[in-house]
Amino acid sequence: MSRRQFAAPTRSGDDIPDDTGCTILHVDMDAFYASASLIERPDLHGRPVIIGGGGNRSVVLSATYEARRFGVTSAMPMARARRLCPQAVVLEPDFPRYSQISDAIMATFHSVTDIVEPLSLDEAFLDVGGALRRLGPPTGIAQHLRDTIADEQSITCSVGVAPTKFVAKLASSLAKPDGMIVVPQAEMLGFLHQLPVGALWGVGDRTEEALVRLGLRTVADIAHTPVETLRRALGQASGSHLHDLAWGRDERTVVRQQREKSIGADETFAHDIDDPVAIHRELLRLSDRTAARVRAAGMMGRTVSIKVRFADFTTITRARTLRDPTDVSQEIYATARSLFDALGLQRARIRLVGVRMEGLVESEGAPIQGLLDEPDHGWREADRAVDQASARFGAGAVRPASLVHEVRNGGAGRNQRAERGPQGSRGPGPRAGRPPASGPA
DNA sequence: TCTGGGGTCCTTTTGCCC
DNA sequence: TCTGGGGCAAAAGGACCC
Repeated sequence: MSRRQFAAPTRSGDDIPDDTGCTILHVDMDAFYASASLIERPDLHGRPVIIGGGGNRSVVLSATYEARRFGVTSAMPMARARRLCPQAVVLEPDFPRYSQISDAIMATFHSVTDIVEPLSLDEAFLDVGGALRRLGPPTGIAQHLRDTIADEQSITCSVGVAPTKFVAKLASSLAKPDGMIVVPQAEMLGFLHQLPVGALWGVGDRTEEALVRLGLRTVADIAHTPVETLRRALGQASGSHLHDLAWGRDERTVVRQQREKSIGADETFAHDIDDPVAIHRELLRLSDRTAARVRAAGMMGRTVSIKVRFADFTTITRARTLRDPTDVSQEIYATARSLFDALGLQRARIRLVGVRMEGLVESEGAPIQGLLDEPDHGWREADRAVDQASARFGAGAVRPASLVHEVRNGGAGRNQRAERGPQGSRGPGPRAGRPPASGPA
């Protein structure tokens, strides 16, 4: 194995890091989507590869380190990435595959400790405090995880080992790729204070600008600034939080997976559109998709919110809280559409629309209210039939009539992403068991 | 250069009730 | 009857993360 170990800092005089009290691990896969895609394409190893959608408005999801050497970074527009690295091979993302690999990696984490907090498909915090007697010191556990994941998944990862979540996360990012950094308690401040402010978790472009305006460029600068000054510049919560982090104070514990607080879907059009009928159709599709995911999670939501992004990238949101929580596609769509219509837009050019359910509660025990226009065999039963058909024939096997019409006619200029994949791949069928007129009338 | 899609959290504003 | 203020929840916007 060529994986780097114990990259920094170490106890003086030997190569064994002092990991006393470093019970928090942050494990982060290296270029996860790209690495996962290359498992099926070993011929591309060592070459610049970019994972991203084919649409004219897509961005880079992930890139191999060979591509990153040309300046390609994630979230960069694909058009720019292709210009920077024209020889790169571009692959479409394969989310079901990434999910599978992620499940296997999370299972490896759980073989070490049951206190695992996933942050996304490819990274997690682990609290190994309870596993020390059984498995040895934290660095040994971290190395075991790195070896196991490399052997079983052929993907390398980087690990930060520290007394707090925040420092563990910083350490793993500095260890990339394929490395491990241990930050003992005694060396934490020295480690932190040399870093630029942008390294702090929660400091993005805007906050960094605000800090630089105050003349603060390093974490040490923040640490030595009165907390009141930070609060005035960044707000109460952010100011105090950053000051604490700069002194290594981070009381947050590793918490097991939590339930989502919101579920939603949005979509950027391939070209800006101003046709209200096309926008209603998109709201119907997104409401349908969101509702199906809410039901699949065994949840119901009380607040429906929509997002509209205009051609100039300004974005607005509108929300309405219902009397009772719902998971009914039709009710979510009706609310989303009424929120949109209330904007009173006069053919404004729109780039993106989204639908989101908030205020989620477990559907078990949630009050279920009949809808005003509910027929004998209601929307709820119809949704259940749609879910069953989707489970059997694939998502999108059953869809509202207005969307069937749209598929036959080749769509309304949406980004490519939604035109492919499981949706629509089995051909549009009639919406079985669905009450009539579910589309935008 | 021209900006995805999935989320979370924080701040400010607004409206309602007492 | 009108007004003001506190408390609260919802709405809206924005920053941030992967």
